[in-house]
Amino acid sequence: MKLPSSFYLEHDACAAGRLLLGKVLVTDLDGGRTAAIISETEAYMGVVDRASHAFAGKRTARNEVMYARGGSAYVYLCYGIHHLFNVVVLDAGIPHAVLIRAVVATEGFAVMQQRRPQAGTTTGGPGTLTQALGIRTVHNGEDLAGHRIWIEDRGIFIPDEAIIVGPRIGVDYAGADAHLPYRYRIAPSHPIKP
DNA sequence: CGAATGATATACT
DNA sequence: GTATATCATTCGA
Repeated sequence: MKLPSSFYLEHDACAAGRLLLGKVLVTDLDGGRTAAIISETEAYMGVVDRASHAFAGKRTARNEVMYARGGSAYVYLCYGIHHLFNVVVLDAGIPHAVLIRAVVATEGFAVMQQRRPQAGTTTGGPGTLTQALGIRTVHNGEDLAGHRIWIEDRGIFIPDEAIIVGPRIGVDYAGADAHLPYRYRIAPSHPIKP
């Protein structure tokens, strides 16, 4: 069920971004257990990617986790308000990461409601899904092989034709790299079995 | 469309 | 050490 560490070591950010669609992100944090199907991801392809925090090998206290071994969680605060959750892939020293941009909640609705009382809609973006799942910057560097945050394969298969590929969102500062087809999402018409 | 909101990176003294 | 610009966004008008 739980993805093996080899999954994170053997795929680069693009491959992992594609393969993580349909997988289930589970958290067991304060307040209870929640789970959600990953429905949208973005790949950040390391030192050659202008949109990545690790472009040109840049290394700071914030992005240090990107250089950790695949299977680590990279969580950081964006716009002073939102916590964004990434999955680090490939070996230590190679800063590839996959941003989880949207999920479909499957378990722990009561807990999610409690965490986001004002939730008009469901988890529509990268900043709100972390709130629903209870992920905060405290969890930066968390090992996905542990028992607080992990990803499971529950046999949900997403065929290639159900995947919409497009440019990443909110990375205009990256120049030409902003147009790269590194965003993956499950077509809204594609059924997701519970 | 634009304010909110605060850590972080970067460029200074 | 201090100052300032910048965000991998969201929500409400």
